[in-house]
Amino acid sequence: MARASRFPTDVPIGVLAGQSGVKIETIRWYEKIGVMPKPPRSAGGYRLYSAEHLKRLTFIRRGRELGFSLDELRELIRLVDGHAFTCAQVKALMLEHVADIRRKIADLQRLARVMKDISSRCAGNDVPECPIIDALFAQQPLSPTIKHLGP
Amino acid sequence: MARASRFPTDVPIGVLAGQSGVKIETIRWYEKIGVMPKPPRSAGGYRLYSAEHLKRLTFIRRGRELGFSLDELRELIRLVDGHAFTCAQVKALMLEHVADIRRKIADLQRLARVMKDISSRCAGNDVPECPIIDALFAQQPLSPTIKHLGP
DNA sequence: CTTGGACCCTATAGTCACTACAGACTCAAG
DNA sequence: CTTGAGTCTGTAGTGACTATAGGGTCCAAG
Repeated sequence: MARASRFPTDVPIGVLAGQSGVKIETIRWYEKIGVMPKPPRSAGGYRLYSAEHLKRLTFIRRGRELGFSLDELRELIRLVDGHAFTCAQVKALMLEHVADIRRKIADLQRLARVMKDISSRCAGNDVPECPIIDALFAQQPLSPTIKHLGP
Repeated sequence: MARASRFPTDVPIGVLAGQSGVKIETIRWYEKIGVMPKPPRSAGGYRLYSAEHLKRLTFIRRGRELGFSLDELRELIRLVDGHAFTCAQVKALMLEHVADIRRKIADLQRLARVMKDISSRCAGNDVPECPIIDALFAQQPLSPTIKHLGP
């Protein structure tokens, strides 16, 4: 056994995908755009991942689940990797995000209210006239413009 | 004057953009993907829009503001144009959407709660250790998986 | 040793709903 | 006729992937 690896976790991409819950294609994508480092390769060109890679990938997945963009995660990773961050910096980033999310929630709530409103004017019967359609065609706005609803 | 237009509203794209609040590029895009009809052109190739176009574009804009996808709007337009819809159909579509939005709101609220939670474990001081970062690295999940957070 | 099949590779194109250019053309006013 | 604002087409970029095609690799069973 020539390859007695100190860490027994030199795994191919499919196993990393299983361990991390991130799809194979997505892992390759992360490598391509530089949020995951290029791993070493087997003789035949297979990517071989270690426990470090799993940690990094988990970090990214968690961050994505919390709504951070990959750009923001790149920034976070830079800070973490360089050990050049303070708790305060990280907390500030986090709270900024919470504020963003709260704005999105408020927008969606407005949206839901408007739609319920419009719907309630509609009897929902079999005739081919509908106040909902009318409302969509009307020239006067339905509600104050809703922002922050991009991705 | 051969072209005495019955409706005085044969306007170029910039004016339609102004009237509708939809950007020029977006209007051309809508034409390309077939949600707006191809308008007639001037001798020199300029698009000329009538009041009908403004109505259609307004419809699309409202629908977008309410979170309908262009695919869904295509469907709605098909129904409306063919006069082959009933109020009940439209209302059902609308309420389905409200339900979608409510799900999104719930997800975002869970998200905000988790983030507040994590943040509260962080003193926000100047040290380079941070429970937030630790939480991102941890292997056990932060919260039940959050779905519906695609666009 | 060979073979089968699961796994992996790259490169490319598609998704959604736009946005942003470059370079050429048109239109209306002066 | 000139000027400058407006418009044209076509292409490429965004974010965060997903999907496909057409191959190569790995390894265990026979």
